[in-house]
Formats: sequence, structure tokens, C-alpha cells
Amino acid sequence: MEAFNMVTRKEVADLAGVSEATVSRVFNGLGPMKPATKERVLQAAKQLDYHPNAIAQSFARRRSGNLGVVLPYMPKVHLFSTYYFSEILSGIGEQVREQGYDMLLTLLTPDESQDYSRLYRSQKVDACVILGSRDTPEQRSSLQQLQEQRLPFCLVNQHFEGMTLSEVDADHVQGSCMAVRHLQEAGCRKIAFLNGSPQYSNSRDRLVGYTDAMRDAGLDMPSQLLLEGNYSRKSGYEAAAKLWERRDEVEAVFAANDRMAIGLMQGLRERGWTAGRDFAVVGCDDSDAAKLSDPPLSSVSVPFYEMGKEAARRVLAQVLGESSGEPFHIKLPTRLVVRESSIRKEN
Amino acid sequence: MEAFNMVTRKEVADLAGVSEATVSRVFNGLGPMKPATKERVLQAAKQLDYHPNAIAQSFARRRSGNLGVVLPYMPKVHLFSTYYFSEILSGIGEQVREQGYDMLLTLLTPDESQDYSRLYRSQKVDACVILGSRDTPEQRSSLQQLQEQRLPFCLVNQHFEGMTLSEVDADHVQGSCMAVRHLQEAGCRKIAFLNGSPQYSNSRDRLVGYTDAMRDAGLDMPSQLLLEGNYSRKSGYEAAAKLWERRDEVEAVFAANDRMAIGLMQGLRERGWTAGRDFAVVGCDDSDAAKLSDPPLSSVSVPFYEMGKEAARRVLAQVLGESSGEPFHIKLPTRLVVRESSIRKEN
DNA sequence: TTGTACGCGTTATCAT
DNA sequence: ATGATAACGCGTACAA
Repeated sequence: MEAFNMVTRKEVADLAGVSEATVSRVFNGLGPMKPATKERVLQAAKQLDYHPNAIAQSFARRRSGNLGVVLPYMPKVHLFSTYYFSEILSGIGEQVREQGYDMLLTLLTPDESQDYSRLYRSQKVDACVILGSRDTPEQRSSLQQLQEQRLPFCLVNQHFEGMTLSEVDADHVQGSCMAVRHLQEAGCRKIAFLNGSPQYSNSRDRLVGYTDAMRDAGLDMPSQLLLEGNYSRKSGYEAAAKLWERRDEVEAVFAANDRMAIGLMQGLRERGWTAGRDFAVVGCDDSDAAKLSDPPLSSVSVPFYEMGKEAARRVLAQVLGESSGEPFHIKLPTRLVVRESSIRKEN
Repeated sequence: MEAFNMVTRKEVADLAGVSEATVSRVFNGLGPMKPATKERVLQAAKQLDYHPNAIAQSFARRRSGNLGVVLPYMPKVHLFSTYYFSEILSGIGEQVREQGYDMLLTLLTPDESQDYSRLYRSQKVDACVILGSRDTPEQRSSLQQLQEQRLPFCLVNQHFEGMTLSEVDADHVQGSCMAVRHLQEAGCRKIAFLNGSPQYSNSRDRLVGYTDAMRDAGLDMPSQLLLEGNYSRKSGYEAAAKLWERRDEVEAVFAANDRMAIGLMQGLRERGWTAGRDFAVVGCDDSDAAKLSDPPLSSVSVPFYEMGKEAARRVLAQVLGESSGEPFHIKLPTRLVVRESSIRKEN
């Protein structure tokens, strides 16, 4: 079973005619050493096909070399099945590899959602990046705990008002504002907003962006034009029914993500309204689906990949003592990608 | 920095008035023991908030408790941005949690793509699930090496002819056959096939399925109707141009994945041909995109989630000695999901 | 049923 | 510039 090499430092030391400590120093690049000695050790190691045992290293260093990635519990929905998580994960993956770290994935179950510190206690990770957390009292207190225990962690794409946690976020206010301005420039004045749950700071930010843009343009925001979905295609589809009832009051829709935007387009098309012709739509995320939809969906592009990468970089810097350890708060810019869904062709 | 508890077994033993070994036995549920003793130990542990150090456990057990998940190198494409990987990962995640294992993600770089054993040598994983591998000579030899070293691993969704490796695959032959039969039943006789690279066994299997169904129905398979893309939307879009040139010879298209199918539909629509009206299309994967596309795409549903879960289950059984250790070869069934793209409405 | 004692493969400190 | 050696926290064989 364990039919492996298991060459230890001792064997290398013996073959090279040095002490074990010297072998370690060679492999860790520490202290001054005679080039000849180093060479002998490397030769011996190569000959024996020696590779340091990562577990033993972690044990001795009291550091795992793993960055924990915490994913939220999501009932029914298969977890990674969204562009959002995929991109962030890729970014984290790229960064950890550059730093010689590994990624340990953790899928939270509903009950343990509140107990992050389990991960740290078991020493399997040195730090964590937490994705998809929501703003609830339980979450706040768990995160508060982590904070008090001085455990290094970083939130991605979620902001907690009134707490000073390390976060890497995107400028959703700006993005939404751009999106709505774009719709205005396309000649729309009656612009509805299909948002997601306010438990996500993203949603709240987008509402601010929408409101800013509408107010600045002196446009009305009647409450019937403010809808709330749950970021699923289905909820967008359902929103279409509501908007259809008030079709005289709607020229355009800004949706808080692409899936809802696409569901919305599907629902309205069934009623004979086509995006890019009868009304304009802009979504958020600029996911793959935006390119795949018909018509292609204009969308606010969010740099998820970069956000993941930056979060990993910063939090690992804390672990490795290369940073002050003060909570940081990064906000990356978004940009608007215009496609056909928001260009109203005259008919 | 390391402002943590760090309560050790010794402290618990002292408080409970027992030996360290007894504490271990309690926590590992080993050997016969007086209930009272057990109780005392648990009390003490609770009082001190003791938690075993996972790294030390791994070190002593000479087992990491991690299942490695190897993801292929994919230039440019952000890695997880496909339905395929996301679903498999979710399945693996579910299984490892049930077994108390953790998932260690590894993104291969181009150069190390051939050296899987690095992972095992460092002892950071006890077994691996390998995703997205291709059938190339280099891959074959790396996998052969792993095999010879008797390192437990399992491939998902890829079969290597002539080697007896552990694999969890889907029945792509059957799925493709069903898809093509469905098109035939819808009245189509001129059915094109847009496949992906034959480096993936999936592609080869699908070709077999297509061929079987066409032959059984006594239909022609002129080589002009056999196209090859690279599983991207763009390649499907490009294939549309080729098919358009021979539009008199085509009534339907079977595509080896959804993205190509959608690209194809986009390309043909630009030329005035709409799927579900002017021609029929079936894709593969039944990804989210299939529901999002217009018209919704008929597709061969592949149980990626279950495949990931099964692969993890089997490979961990090997590690834990609950299985013979013989290479296994699982093949899960696929099913056809019919949507509007393959229902030709008369116009 | 419980305790003793050793080993695991490093890192890191202190000598030399 | 290099060697000796004490941790590190736990599993486990063996003794009692």
C-alpha cells in the first residue's frame, strides 16, 4: 500500500557525509554554507530521490502551508455551479501556487456555518478566504470571534458595515451607476431594478448605484419598479410576470446578476417582448452566460478572478508576517460590457 | 500571531488524572474503557477546549487526511469556468466531508503536467482524483508511473484504452446514441455531428454512439457532416459557417457539448436559421447554459456530480483499506433532456 | 482497563 | 560553516 520511497533526511545526511541539520539547511536555503557541501548534499538527495515530507515540515514549523477556502452552504444548488465562485477560486489557486501554498476547500454545512474556528483549531489551515457569506447576526458574531482570536482571514465580495474585517470587494456602486447611466444614455427613462437579497452587501451597493444614477438624472423610482429576486434564473423569470403587468411603465431593466437578467429576458420574450428591441437590459457579473444568451447580454464585469487572487495574496502576507496584520479593505473597479441587450434598435 | 489555544493532550490527561494514551483512546474510540474514565476525559477536554491537532495526527498516522483533486492546465480559460468541473468538484466535496477528509486542490502547470507523483511524495494527499486529463503519450506514461508506484488515484470522465486504471466515466456512447435517435424520431435524416478533440475519450465515445445510431437507421454519414471543434462556444460558432455552406445537406446537428451547440445556434441564427424551427440541435452536458439559451437546448445529461462523488468514495475506500485495491471501472448512465431546440415546429 | 515509552521527520537553537 | 539535540503532539505496541 504505502509502497513509497520514504527516503528521510537521515539517509541523505549519511550518504553525503554531513549531519541532518546541514541537509535541512541546504533544503531551506539557510545560513552560510560551503558550496561544496551544498553540492554533495544535493547530489545525495538526487541519488536517493529524497523529497522532504510536507507533513513533517508542517508539524515542525507549526504551519500547515494550506490556505483554507470556505464556501457557503447552499441547499439544492450544486455549489460551484456558478460563474462567481469558479472565477474567485481560480484566482486564489493562481496566487497560492505562486507562494508555494496549497488550497484546502471546505464546504460549510448548515449547522457548522457559524463555527469557522474549527478549521484553525485543527491546524489544517494557516488562514482562510471566505466566500459567499451573508450579512446575518450569526455570521457577524462568528466573524467577530475569528477577529478576536486574531485568526487571519479575508472576505471576498462581501462587506460588513460597522466591522473592520479584511475584505476584498468590487465597486458595485460604481458598476451599477454606470449600467444605469448607460441605459439612460440609450434613451431610457423608465428603468426598473431587479435586485437580489439585501443580505448581500453587493445588493445594497447596487441599490445605491441605481439610486444615485436615477436621482442624478432626475428620474422617478416608483416602488413598483424595484423588484427583488434571489439571484436565480427562475426568480428573474418570475419577475418578468410582474413587470409585464406594468409594461407601460418600463423601458429598461437593470438586474443584479446575469442569471436573473436572462430569466427575465426569457419571461418577457414569451410575452412577445424582446430585449434589445422592445426594452433594454443590463445584468451583472459578465458571466459566460452573458455571451451565450440571446441576445447577448450587456453586463457589469466584476473582476472576480483578481479579487480572489488579491485576497489570497494579502491574507498570506499576514501569515508570513510580511504585512502589518491590520485589517485591509480593498475595492476593485468594475466595468461595463455593452452587448445587444441594451441597444434598442428602432423597429 | 499564533494567539491560539494550543491545548495539548497532556494537559487534558493531567486534568483528568489519566495518561495521555487514555486521552487518545477516548478521542479515537479505541479499546475497552471504563465509561467513568471516558467521561472524565471528555469533561476535561471540554473544560480546556481541547481539540486534537490535525497536523500532528497526520504526522503520527502517516496519513494526511486529504484527497488531492488535480485539475488540468488550461491556458487562458479560467479554470473552473465550466459547468463540468464545477459539478464534479461539488460531488467530490460532498463525499470527502462524509468521510472526514478534506480536499486539496491542485492546479497543474504546463510543465509539471507530467509529474503527478510530486503530490504524493510530499505526503500532502493520500489519494487523488484526476480531472480533465487527455489521452496523450506523456499522460499515459505519467499515469503508468503512478500505477506502478501503487499510488491510489482515479480518473473521472476519461478512459484510457489498453490500460487498467481506476476510472469513473459516463456512458457517452449510450447518451449520444439516444440523442441521435431522438433526432431521427423527430424526422431528421441528415444529421451532422460536431465533435470535440479525440484526445478526450468522451469524444471518441460520442462518435461511436453517433455512428451506431446512424448505421442502425441506415442513414448516410458523409464526411462533410463530421466536424471537429474544441468544446468552446467560438468553435461552435465557426462550425456554423461550414454547415451553412452545405445547408441543403443538413437537417439536424448533434454537438458534443452545450457550448459548441449554443455557438452553433448563434452562428446559424445570424444567417436566418433558427434552431427548433429550421433545424434541430442536441448538445451534451445539460449544463446551466442549456436552460439559459434561446431556444432552450435539448441535451444529454451527464451525472457529473455523482461521478465526482463516486470517484472520491472509491478511491478513499482504497486508502482506508476497505477495498481490494484492484482498479475499478465505473460507468454511469446518461439521459436525454428534450427542450425546444430539437422540436421542429412546422412553419 | 490503563499506563509507559518510543517513534514519526522535520525545524530551530545552541554549541563548536 | 557545521554538528548535536531538544522540541513538536500524537499514535500505538507492549507492559502491567
